[in-house]
Amino acid sequence: MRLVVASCSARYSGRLNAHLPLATRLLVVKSDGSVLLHSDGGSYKPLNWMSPPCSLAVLEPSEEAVERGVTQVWTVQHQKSDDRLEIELHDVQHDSAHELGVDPGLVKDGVEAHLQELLAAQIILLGTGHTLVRREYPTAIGPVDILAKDPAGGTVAVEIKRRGDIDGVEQLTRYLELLNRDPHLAPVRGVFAAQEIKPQARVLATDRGIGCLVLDYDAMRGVDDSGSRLF
Amino acid sequence: MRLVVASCSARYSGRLNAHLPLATRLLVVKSDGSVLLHSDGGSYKPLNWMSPPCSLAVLEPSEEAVERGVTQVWTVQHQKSDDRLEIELHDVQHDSAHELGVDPGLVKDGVEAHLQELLAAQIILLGTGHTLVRREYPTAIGPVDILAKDPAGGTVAVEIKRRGDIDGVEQLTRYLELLNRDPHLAPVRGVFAAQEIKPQARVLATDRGIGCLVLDYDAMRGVDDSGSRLF
DNA sequence: TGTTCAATGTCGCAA
DNA sequence: TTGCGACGTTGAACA
Repeated sequence: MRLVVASCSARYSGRLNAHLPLATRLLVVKSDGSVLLHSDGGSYKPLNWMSPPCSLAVLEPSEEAVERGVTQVWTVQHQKSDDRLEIELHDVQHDSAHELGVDPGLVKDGVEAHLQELLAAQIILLGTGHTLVRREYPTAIGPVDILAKDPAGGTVAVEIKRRGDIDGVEQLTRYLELLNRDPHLAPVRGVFAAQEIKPQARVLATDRGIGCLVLDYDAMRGVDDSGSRLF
Repeated sequence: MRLVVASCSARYSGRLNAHLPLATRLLVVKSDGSVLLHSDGGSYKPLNWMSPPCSLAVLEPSEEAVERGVTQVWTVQHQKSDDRLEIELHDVQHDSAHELGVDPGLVKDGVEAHLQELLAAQIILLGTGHTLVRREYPTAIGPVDILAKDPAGGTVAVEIKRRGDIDGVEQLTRYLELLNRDPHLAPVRGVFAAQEIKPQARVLATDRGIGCLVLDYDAMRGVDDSGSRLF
């Protein structure tokens, strides 16, 4: 991610034509090439932007532009349409680059978080004699939703989804691979729990020795007798 | 405007509850107190944000939080609702402040004013022999966008919209009613001009004897020969 | 100031 | 891929 603070003007052409007069603004270049042009106010919507997939080219300004005080010309071209954003930079106050890495993304609390909470409270649903180790068990690649012990002392890793898709099985598989490297835990068995499990996901899970557990949200909520729930 | 790049986790509560796992992100604090929390990808929408009016408080982390590696706690509270954003900062890679000043704001081409200007200059678009009387012709209920004369000496009142909706036809109808009471002008014919005329609006206009004129903005701008246009 | 409606909407899910 | 609906929608025009 590159951050630039500079006085600039901009032109956008695409679904509409628009221009920005010269002023000092923040330019954000994300690692996917997308560009945001923010003023120091307003809401989260940039004054101008270009969504990925797009490519940024930094050009030398023309002689005429140099006379107007332009020091850099940015051309951001969308790859699938003729949307185009042209930015003329004048004085650059700040220019820095940063390595951010991938982002796990926003988690909206609600059903999935609630399912996890309910299953932790009713861990018996995994089978008689199961006990909870902890929720959100941390690993290097992210937290495992639930870690439990089966009656034989084996470890069980549970991945919870509202809709059980192949992606969820892949995610659980990665966790299992990692957890099974830990001699204190191995062997770790996997359980894929969801309100609804897609046939393809079930096939993949079964093929990998991962158990499938369909969660009945209403029934689980009915068992949960905590009348003091806020939500 | 303050720019911070840091590993952080966040929690939002308001219209919904959501949380962001720990990862490195960009935090933007605008001069109006609003906060954006961006990842290095995705579109222009932040992962989390707080819109103005709101206030940011930077607190010392609790002992428990310090043990988890938290170095700063940001609490952003909306002033008119109970929307709240809490951010726990861990490692801070970058922290800088910048003075940006006010922004003149985005100018969208193709607005009604520009269409009016162009149509006034190309009044021939109403039909051969038409001449401009004046723009913004004043009446008791507001100015008529364009008043013109047709070749037969009759008066033509033009209402211009970017998107021609029923409201625009109603507006023009009121003008026509008023203008037709003036013996110096009557009979006054109406023309509804827009970049795009909604079917319902066209039906209503036609039913009332009002002409419809679809304006081709690009073509009109192309005819306009002021080559000194910057944008 | 509140209400309605477009948006370079964006985003997520289902067919 | 395409279509549909919701959004912490945001933003502007109009009453």
